[in-house]
Amino acid sequence: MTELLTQNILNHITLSKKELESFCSLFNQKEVRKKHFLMQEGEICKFEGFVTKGLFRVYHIDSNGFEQVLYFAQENWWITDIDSFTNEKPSQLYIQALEDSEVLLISKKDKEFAYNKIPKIEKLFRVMTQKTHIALQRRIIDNLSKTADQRYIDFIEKYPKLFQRLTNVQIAAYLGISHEFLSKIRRKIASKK
Amino acid sequence: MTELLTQNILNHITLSKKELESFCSLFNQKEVRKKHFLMQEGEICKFEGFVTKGLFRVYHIDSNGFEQVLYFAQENWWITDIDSFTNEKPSQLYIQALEDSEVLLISKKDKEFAYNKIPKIEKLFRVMTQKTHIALQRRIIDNLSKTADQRYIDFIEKYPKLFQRLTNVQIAAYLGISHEFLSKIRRKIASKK
DNA sequence: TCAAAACATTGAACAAGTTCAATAAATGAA
DNA sequence: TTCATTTATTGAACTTGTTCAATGTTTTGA
Repeated sequence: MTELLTQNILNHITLSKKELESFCSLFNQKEVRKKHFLMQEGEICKFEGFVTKGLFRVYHIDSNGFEQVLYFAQENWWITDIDSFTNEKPSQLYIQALEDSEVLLISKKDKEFAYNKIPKIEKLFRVMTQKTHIALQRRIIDNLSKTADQRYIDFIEKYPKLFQRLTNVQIAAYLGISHEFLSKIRRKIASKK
Repeated sequence: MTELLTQNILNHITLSKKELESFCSLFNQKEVRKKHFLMQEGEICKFEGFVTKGLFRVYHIDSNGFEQVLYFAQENWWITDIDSFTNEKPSQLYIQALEDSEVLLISKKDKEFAYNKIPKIEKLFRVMTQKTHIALQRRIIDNLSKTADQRYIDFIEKYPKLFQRLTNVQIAAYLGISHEFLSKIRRKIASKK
């Protein structure tokens, strides 16, 4: 059950078998059925999660009622609202399962406990946050400099598997364009081949 | 000389006077004259910096020769290319002084040294990275959901002082629009008042 | 102090992306 | 299977933002 998780951890840092077991035992498994929510706007995010099965979208609804996807999380991805979780304030995000899914959740208290008991865990999360940080910077630059066509092509190349599990509505909400326009982009690309 | 720095640190964590001095002594001051570069594309970022005077812009030049500003860093801000610094790979960014400036620089080795000698420093950087992370997420959502007019108004409200030190070309490169269009936005806003 | 360079504004033509409404295709639950 | 719902496509009119070229203004450095 925590196989994927241990593998993921060992990709970032080295831990003894004991430390691994100790850390993994702090997680609780949760099933989330398709279309159900792991979290909704206004709630305080009580967990940091690791997806072991399925697919989630993390999104925001703006004042005009439009949805923007911050990121998708499939198997082997971490998922949380870092702002709400860290600062214990109401979230502005929704986390919804796009397929029947399973996550391993760790509470803030248990995470703090792990930081103290296994100092290398602090490094784990620092390294992970840095990686996300780099990806976010990359995305800002891409959003500023690239046209929607190019961002769509990049998305397919970067996440070919994920792409196949998503509808155009979801992809458009990630790229920041209307799904109608995405449809026109798809036609243009198809006609070029 | 390290007054601003110690103040900044104590905003995040608590350190003894000795620890503070020990940590601060790892920094070297550097002057950067207006228009000069602290780092250029292709270099490996060897430092993490803290601005004590002046103003920098951190930007990228895309394949069409357009510049996108990732962020500005004025007094009391940290500055680095986290990707290049962390992974010791060539940077894709330029860091340029927009005014005569001064920074305190710490090398990777000395930062690692500090992590080991003063474990709370690890927390300092984790907390700072998290804050930046949250700001980046916010910016992505804003870029996806808001019109250029609104992003400009938000920018002025959020950074009223910084705004006055920047040219329209720089602000436009941050907002992701042409400076001509920014000029038209300014006219529109002015006429409404 | 003065010429050059950088900065800001404007208009006109154009390109990128949205909105709305209509229709077709795919999916899913009973 | 079937019918309702969700998803995808398309066109036309519209809005947002770009590009380019011209002009005026401010800053700067020799």
